[in-house]
Amino acid sequence: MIDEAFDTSTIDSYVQHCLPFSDEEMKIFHSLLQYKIVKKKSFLLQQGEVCEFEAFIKKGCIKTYYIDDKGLEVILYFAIENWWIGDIESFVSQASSALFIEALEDSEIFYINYSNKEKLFKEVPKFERMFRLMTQRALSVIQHRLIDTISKTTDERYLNFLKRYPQIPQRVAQHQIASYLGVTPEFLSKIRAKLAKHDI
Amino acid sequence: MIDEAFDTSTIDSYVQHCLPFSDEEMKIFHSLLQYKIVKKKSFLLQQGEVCEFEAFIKKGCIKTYYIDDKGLEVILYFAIENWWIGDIESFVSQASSALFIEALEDSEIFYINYSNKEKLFKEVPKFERMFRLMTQRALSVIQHRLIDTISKTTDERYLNFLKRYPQIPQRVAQHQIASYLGVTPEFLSKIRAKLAKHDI
DNA sequence: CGCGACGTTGATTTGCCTCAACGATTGTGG
DNA sequence: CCACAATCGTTGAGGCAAATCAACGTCGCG
Repeated sequence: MIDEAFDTSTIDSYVQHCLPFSDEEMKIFHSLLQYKIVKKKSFLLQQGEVCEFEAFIKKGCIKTYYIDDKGLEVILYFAIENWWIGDIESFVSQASSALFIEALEDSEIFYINYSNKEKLFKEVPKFERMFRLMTQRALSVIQHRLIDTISKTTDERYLNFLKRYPQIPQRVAQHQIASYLGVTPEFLSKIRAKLAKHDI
Repeated sequence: MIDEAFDTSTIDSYVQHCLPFSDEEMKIFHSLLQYKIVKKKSFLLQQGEVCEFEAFIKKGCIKTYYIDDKGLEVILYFAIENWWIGDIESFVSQASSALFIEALEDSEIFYINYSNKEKLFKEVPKFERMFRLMTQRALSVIQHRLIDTISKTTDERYLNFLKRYPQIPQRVAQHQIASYLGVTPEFLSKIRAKLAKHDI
């Protein structure tokens, strides 16, 4: 579905870095991919919808969040170039999602829908392996995150966040980072003031 | 590696429920599995070791935990019959683990090591799919857990835990559940007292 | 039997939230 | 392109959730 004109170099190098594929196999992959431009503040997914895609960010910045019992936005993930996004829970069960996925900048994505993903696995089984490896990596990352959330102080989590994702703070507002860390914007501000007093 | 004498019915029905396999395929699977009896309080994995297995619990109860900065045990998972355990992060990267995996009861497990898992994928690629599906499910579960940990009160998380895993509290000590919930044993005790006052 | 592990309860402290107010920055409609 | 509104980050006062520390009764086990 991808026109020859599209530049697939970012996703190609991502995929090839996971697992080597032949030109023929990549051609099949491309034929099952779709491309979309997503304007800032527009949604890839809204609560209640079924997540029909797994998307790779070619360009831009996108957040995944939910609305908690008090009506507050809680950010689960930021994603930028070369990250995959989607709600796997909704995607695999084809049930309605609890999440919102919204562009923070004008973005460009490649995405694959459920039936095309299955087609891909049927035609090139090696992709089953690639997605297994990707899912494993995602699981490792989120397990780490859970451990940090349970055991680390907010100070530590904030500093870890800065170290691990140095590009993000340059691109998203501070209160969004607070939301990601699970604290109020006021509290993050106070932490920053404290850290600044003691030299970053 | 599994002797004919071993009863593989539990793991067989787990696997078949994920994805249908032929007798021939199951035979290959069995040949790459190993079996072990794990005494209460003995370790399947200790911090600093490389996790060489993914294990299916045939019988028993096992906990996965880490030791936090203050030297306290924090339980990440309980696992009982028909659950898989291991430290994927360590397993896939073959790097040393931060986790302990320890039997809470005398247990019996089937396990597969790294090279046998690769052999399995090579001989029966369909297992690649099964493990992808398993990993996806694990990812969904832990994402849900992260959301709860961030957004729910301890009361709610405790009640959710009781509802979702009613067998666990009968088998593990209360302070271990407190550890799993990320609170002190004293605090969980106070929550229970409060809930009891207002009729469970 | 006696010791250690467990669960409970109370007093105090601390981390983080809530609410409120205030400049600074951003963005938008006229 | 300006003016005004909205959003954002900061700061302070007060409150609540959960940790810490300590003491005590109970139970299981060597």
